[in-house]
Amino acid sequence: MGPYARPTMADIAREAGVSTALVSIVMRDVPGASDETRRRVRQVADELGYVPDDRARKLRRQASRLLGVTFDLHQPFHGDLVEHLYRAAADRGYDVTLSAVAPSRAEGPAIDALLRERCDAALLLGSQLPDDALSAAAQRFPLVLLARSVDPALPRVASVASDDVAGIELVVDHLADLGHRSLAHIDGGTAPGAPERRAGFTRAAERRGLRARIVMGGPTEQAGAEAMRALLTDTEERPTAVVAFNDHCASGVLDTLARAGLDVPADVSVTGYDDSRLAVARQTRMTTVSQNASTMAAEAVDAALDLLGGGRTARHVVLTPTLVPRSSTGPGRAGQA
Amino acid sequence: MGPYARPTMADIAREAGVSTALVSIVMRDVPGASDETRRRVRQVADELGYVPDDRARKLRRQASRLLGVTFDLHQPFHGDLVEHLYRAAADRGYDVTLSAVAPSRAEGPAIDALLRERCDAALLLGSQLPDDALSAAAQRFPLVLLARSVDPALPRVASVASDDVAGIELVVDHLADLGHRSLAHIDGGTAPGAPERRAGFTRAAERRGLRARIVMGGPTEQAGAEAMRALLTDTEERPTAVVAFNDHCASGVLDTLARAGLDVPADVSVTGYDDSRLAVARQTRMTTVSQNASTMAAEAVDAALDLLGGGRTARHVVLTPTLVPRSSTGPGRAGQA
DNA sequence: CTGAAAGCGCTAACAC
DNA sequence: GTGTTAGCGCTTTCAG
Repeated sequence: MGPYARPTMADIAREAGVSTALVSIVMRDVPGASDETRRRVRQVADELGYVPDDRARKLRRQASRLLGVTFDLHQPFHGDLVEHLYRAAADRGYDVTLSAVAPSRAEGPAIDALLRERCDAALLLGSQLPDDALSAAAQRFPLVLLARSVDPALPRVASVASDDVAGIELVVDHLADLGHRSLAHIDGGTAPGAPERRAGFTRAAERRGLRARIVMGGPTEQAGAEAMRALLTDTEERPTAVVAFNDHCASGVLDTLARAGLDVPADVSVTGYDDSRLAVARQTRMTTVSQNASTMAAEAVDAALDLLGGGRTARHVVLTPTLVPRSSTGPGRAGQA
Repeated sequence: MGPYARPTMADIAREAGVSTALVSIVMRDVPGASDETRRRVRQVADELGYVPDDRARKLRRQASRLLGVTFDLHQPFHGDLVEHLYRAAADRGYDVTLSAVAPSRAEGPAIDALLRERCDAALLLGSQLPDDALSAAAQRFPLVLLARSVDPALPRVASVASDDVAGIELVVDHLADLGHRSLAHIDGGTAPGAPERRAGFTRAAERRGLRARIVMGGPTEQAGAEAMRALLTDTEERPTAVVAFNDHCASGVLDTLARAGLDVPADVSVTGYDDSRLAVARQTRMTTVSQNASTMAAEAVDAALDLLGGGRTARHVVLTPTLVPRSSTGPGRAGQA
């Protein structure tokens, strides 16, 4: 035996005096072996340090029971989703294989890797692929898009997304309830979800009869900081609350306000979006919107299994996000009334 | 044929009128087929949409040519490393399989998954495993530890780390060169690397004849912010430069300084560590230390191949980090002399 | 409850 | 240059 002992089922079978089929039955915990046999096989396996070979299992099994997941290595929210996907898949008897997307590794190659591994289905987190590329991929295996909406007409493509319009409305209502009458939204520019959030902001502000303006921003600290700076030097009325596109953007806003000597939330209330680690990392813990990664993950796995089970119509789940009130919002000094 | 056409080599072979062995030769791009045959096989494969089955390949191949990588989903620097590991492995003809570590997924299970996939070797990013767990794992396959030093006596365990002492010395020298005479280090508490950075700080400050103190901190924004606050309310002389444990910590420091109405770097210079995205995300782009992810990745893959090739003595590479000067450091208002 | 045998899709010897 | 053959380690009928 070499330096790395890697016993196979045949080794266990020989040692335990049974057939490999029986060992397989025991290892998979399926009916078909006596308790006594189970015990002996288990013991021999432990003694020999047996570890089942997933390559062979997946090859032999009709379905690989493997879910492929593409995710962005630098997107913290994807980290949350992946973590919950492991759980959700395991609960349903599936394995997960990861394929990362990064500046030097595009989505195409990431999906190809999943194809070569013969995943039963692919879950794409925040995919930026155009519709035609998606339907090409959907030709090879069922697709579930997370954190991205998609044309429901595409066959074999399901989706699980969060309702951005509703999320922003939650924020605006929260601020209105606190007494704020004049809001500004620093938008996400061309980022996914930005149009929905702009629309939700405008709609909710109108509904509540608030003075509202939208300034150009982006999904980064820098964009938020600059937009807030513009807002402060502006001659117009200064808003008492700022609705940032996401937590990163809000972080930049907080930065600028601190530099300007303004207090949050006494002078200005600020909100983020995503409930990322960033939201609680700073001194001022942010009021933000949570997309509920664990529910999204569970729904995504269910959608995949549905497609796998031959569900003719792909699911398109839209989850309602929830408000997470923290200390970056408040009634303000004068009650803002 | 079902909804998802997945032709095998046999299908290509039949269609192209050759043997599967030839198809294999063509697909692997190894010598042994005429140009004409190559062309025809390629064309048929494309027409049929053939995708090689990695499960079967890895099973059949003597060595799986697979490198397993465990990484922390929520550690941005790990994201950088993983990205470069894909490249480094591919350059040497290896595949990479990812196994994530997260609050709900411990290192043990993550390593077990790699074992079941029969990786040739495992690369562990920032592993927190104790020595005995490491040597247990090293019994199963060669290990390479990244961003973590380890007892060099452990057999079949290599490591690639960055020289934290040297990194902090770079920072102190930079500040001393700018004219600073009084420094403070906000340390990382119990975080990996913290003892080394403390030691490097003390040593370099002594060498340069600077007044230096160390205050307790941690690897988070919050810890940095609190430590900086303590430093400001302190009765002792206020340092003109603050050396934070890492970029997160420095971010909290910047936060507190902005709130206090102090300018960076005019009033206080601040440095981070890691050169993460955080370092350039804020308004004040941080002076920080880069651990050079791409070199670490390349060295790690080389160390793994070395171990695989039967290199009797495991490599323990210590890379020298580099200073990345940006705008959070400067000579200060009075030249600080 | 247990065992024998076939074969998942591919690679690697070996013949021709 | 090309085809034949024998497995990689496992799961899955099918008999007993």
